[in-house]
Amino acid sequence: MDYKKTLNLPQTSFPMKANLSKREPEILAKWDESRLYDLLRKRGKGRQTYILHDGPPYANGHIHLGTALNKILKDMIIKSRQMSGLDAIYVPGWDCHGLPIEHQVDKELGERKQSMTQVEIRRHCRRYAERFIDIQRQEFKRLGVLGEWENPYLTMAYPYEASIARELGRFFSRGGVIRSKKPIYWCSSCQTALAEAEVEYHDHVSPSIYVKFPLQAEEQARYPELAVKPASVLIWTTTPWTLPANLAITLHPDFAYVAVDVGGEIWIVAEGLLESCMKAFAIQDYTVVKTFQASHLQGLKCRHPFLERDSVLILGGHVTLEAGTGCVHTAPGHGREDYDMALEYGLDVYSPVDDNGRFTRDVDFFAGQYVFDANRNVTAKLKEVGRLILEKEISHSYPHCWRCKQPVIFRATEQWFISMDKNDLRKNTLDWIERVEWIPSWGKERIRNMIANRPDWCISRQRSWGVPITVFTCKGCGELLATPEVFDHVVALFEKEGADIWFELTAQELLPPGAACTNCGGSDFEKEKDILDVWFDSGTSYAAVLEQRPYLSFPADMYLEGSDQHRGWFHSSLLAAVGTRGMAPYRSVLTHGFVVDGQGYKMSKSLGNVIAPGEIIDKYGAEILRLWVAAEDYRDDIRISPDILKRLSEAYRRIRNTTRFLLGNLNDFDPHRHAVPYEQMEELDRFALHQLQDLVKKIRSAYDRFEFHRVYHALHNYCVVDLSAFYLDILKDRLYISSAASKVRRSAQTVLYEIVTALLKLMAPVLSFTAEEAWLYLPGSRGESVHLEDFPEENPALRDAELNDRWQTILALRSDVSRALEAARQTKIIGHPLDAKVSVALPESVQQMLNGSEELLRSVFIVSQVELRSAAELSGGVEGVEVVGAKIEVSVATGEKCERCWVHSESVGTFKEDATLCDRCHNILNPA
RNA sequence: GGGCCUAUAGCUCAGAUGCGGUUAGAGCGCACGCCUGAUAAGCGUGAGGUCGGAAGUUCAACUCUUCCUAGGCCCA
Repeated sequence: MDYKKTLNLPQTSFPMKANLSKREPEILAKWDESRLYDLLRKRGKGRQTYILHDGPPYANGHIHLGTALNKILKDMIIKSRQMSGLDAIYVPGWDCHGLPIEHQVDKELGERKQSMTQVEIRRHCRRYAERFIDIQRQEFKRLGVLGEWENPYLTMAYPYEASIARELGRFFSRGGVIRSKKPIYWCSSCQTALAEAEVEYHDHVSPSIYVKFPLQAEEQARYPELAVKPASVLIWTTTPWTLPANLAITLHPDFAYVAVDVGGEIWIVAEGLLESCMKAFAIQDYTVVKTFQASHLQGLKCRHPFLERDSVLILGGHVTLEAGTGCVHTAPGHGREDYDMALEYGLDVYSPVDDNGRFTRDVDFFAGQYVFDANRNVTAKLKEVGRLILEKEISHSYPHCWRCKQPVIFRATEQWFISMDKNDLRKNTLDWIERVEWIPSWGKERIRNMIANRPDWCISRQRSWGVPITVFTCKGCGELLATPEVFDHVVALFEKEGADIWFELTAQELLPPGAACTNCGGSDFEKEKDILDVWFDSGTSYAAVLEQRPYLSFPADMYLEGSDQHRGWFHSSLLAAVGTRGMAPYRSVLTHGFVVDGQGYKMSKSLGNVIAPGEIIDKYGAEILRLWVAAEDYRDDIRISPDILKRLSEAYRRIRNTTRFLLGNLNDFDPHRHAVPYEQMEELDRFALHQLQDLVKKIRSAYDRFEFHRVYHALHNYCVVDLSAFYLDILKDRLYISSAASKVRRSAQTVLYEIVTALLKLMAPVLSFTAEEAWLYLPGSRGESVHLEDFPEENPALRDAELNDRWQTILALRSDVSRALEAARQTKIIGHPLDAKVSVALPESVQQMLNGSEELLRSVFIVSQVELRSAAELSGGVEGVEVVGAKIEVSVATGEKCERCWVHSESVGTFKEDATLCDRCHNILNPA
């Protein structure tokens, strides 16, 4: 007879092979169809809300692993918060304006752009953004991220654009916006401002000149060593045309500077560059007459080499010893660092160059000259006045316009700034930083340093694709018109027509009727041409989204982005909210690191180590990507490699298979009819429930603290160690052999049902697809989606400390026994553990605890016979390691192997009708 | 160059309430073996770490300090 047919073997149609890349889309379709996100909102109704406000990705290009990571993290937080009893709302968003899109559109339009109006260009930009929003939306949804995808927020939506202008109005009305000059890249042939990204570097031949700035006589007199001869500070520059705008010379605060007597005069250079300079000048005879610390020179005044003006010595860390003299010519209107120095020292941002790249009228000698032509004239002038030491040419990398390929210049123009000091913005922001929870905590330090040191926020951009700075200037007197009434009027227009209206209508048409200049009463106005920095767009999302949608609220519970956003969205949002609302827009900020390759290097095309999310989804499924996000500790950089993915997919299989085994053994189980009450369960089953409480506690606390890698490890470890290698392995005997409806089997099934239900709920935020798939195979009644469930609660009634103690001992003994069995296997005494009889001698304390539990131990060790003996009765045996003092001897089990349960027993052969069965199996098959 | 951060077995992570104390742990992977009634599954045993490197503080440091190296983000 084939006794296998009399066993209760696991049975389930839940497939072992996940086939994720095929199955996931089906699950997604089901979620779409059932409108799962709406159901979640319905479920959350009346609960406390949890608002994770989405930082908008830029609507350009496909998603990459970084954006995937970010969205999956958000999804795991939202799902776990929802399942923890909150109403976790998620409104995704997109950042739509800005240069990169305009740049792409520029490329697509090519020459056609020249003949197009700003409004037409903007239309193209809008269409471009829409296209990628659709693409990215699909890609994000494919990851299993649930949210309000049909109604996301877009920074280019009309109401959003209106909101941006409204927020800007708030800054203006409080006097927080100021106008001042700042140098930008300028292409004089295109007559346009260029952004960093629009500048290309090519080799360019420039003059290279060394120039003397004579020290003022009275300053020189302070140093007797210098007083004897004319003394000069030497500078080196490759842009002679910027010399008319020179206002200072920058020295490095830590460098030593020397005064050298070169015969007729004394020159001052950095000590570290003295030799190379003298070599360049071909001067062999020179003597150092004095060495200065840079700080001693600070504040000294030089004469401009050819203008009636001073040039002051200042200190700046950007000075290097790579080339030149260590004394850096500083023209605040023509260089980034020069400008920073001007801010620090209160120098004028002087930039006497017009849109065509020509010197303005107030430049002596060179007025009207094109700056690149002026180079040689400036040099000639220097030679004429005897200030030129050396003139050469140099080929170096120099910024060029990406469009016309001409060299560009740095030129200061009028820009709008949000002042860090008006209304105590800096101070208030620093105060609010203290009141936000930063996860990890070092985020606070990072953003605090940035806010403490940042200059005023330049919100002007000379571009097309964005929201205009909606202010006017009186043509009559130049007075600014930026009153709340004017803003309100424009905001109302934006609500209806979008920001495009600004470019379609004239200033007069954009103004409320009767608008007049507050200064001269004039009514003729010019509208501002600059558009807003896109960081202002996204930075005010709390106003456009949290405050506008009735089901959301300000401030958000959390903002969650990569660590680069300390300078980006966290930063701009904080400044904007503190500046207009007097408080931070978020209660907590969570940051994650960046995706790097297996060696910790960043992903780059040149290194060839880039992995696209799509590749992983196709090969393994989005679920593995999600598991990856969970498994890695995101506070640090996040590594990914083929090896890591392979390892994760193996771990996934293990979790899936364990789930499958659980379901398979619940095949004939109906929780409502068959569940066994706790008090009537086998003690092993009660112990398993105790262990389950540990798991619930561990995982829930990990979710609470956003430590998903702990969730992953706990989940995996539980499946492998507690279930597969222990509980389930032991249970097989009881589940398979006992009669189907027996209490001992139902006891086990009751617990298996508890376990698998809890397991699926606990894994749902991470393994969203698999949990959902398996959920449908659960016996009994259940909700329509695992995501609509709440996490299991840790139940103290299912804990039993005493039982736990006892089983910790049994576990320890079991470990010693398997070591003994392994030894016996090596020496070919046994093969399968059921071939064995285990004789155990226990130390006194344990002996008492386990006395009479032979049958229990037999099942736990999965052997055929167990006998407890005194040490003296054992001839040989293995010493216990886990249970010190224990001794374990393995021998061949007595009796024959039962054909049905495979346990060796002396009762086999004693039954006529079941000659190959043991008494247990005989009784099961022949119930009384 | 500056700010912030990271560096524990091949991989992913633990190393008690942020201020040190017995032979540094887990899972995976690997090796070897068992099983063939979770089977493109399951079980067991075992080998793997001078805790990035070097100084220092201390009776005592993976845990504190400094420097260095490598890597990441931001800025210059």
